[in-house]
Amino acid sequence: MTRSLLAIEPLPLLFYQQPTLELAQSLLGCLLVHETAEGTASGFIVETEAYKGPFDRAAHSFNNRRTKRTEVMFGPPGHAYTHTMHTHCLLNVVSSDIDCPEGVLIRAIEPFSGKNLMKNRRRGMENETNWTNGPGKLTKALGVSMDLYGHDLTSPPLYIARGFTPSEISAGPRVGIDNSGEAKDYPWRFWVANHPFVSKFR
DNA sequence: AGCGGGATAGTCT
DNA sequence: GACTATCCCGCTG
Repeated sequence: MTRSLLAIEPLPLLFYQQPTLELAQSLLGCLLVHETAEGTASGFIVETEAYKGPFDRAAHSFNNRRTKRTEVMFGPPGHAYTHTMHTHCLLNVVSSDIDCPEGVLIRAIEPFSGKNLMKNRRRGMENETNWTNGPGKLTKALGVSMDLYGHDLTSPPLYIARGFTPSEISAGPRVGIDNSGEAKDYPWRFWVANHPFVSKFR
């Protein structure tokens, strides 16, 4: 059985042990899976943003600011950094080494399995692209919340598996970080070129 | 295009 | 304990 593409299983720690900007691109096309009592829902990652804490004014961990919230980013890579933004929960993947607080924000996914569940969680919204084309939307659709803070992404119930290989990757400035000095112009947002589920510019 | 929701963490006094 | 900023969304006009 060599058709590993068909096996949905967590990527190993090794996958997360690459520089943050490379990981942000490697994550594109991967399958994000969340298993809950209600059922399993998953989707392909199509948009990410890199946050390089020590040098990145836009990051919560800028200048190595270490608090209860940012603590998980100082640990090993491959863990979930969840935080709340107004009414929404946002999901980041911790990257880089221990004591190097960097991460990748998952900004959009393309629904793959458990679509009925996602639709219900999104209040029955009809337009499928509106279920997951934004960082706060996809966490709602997958049922991801703050209780997954610090979860190890190489194991259920929340994990990332191999998906498809994007034919082309686009890069550009990040979203929603206007007050971040020169950091707002860094092209650290990555997405699958011409993909309909990429989030909208605001 | 604007604005208000309603949740948390961080920073003050 | 209060005030304020935040890696946002959906509704109104």
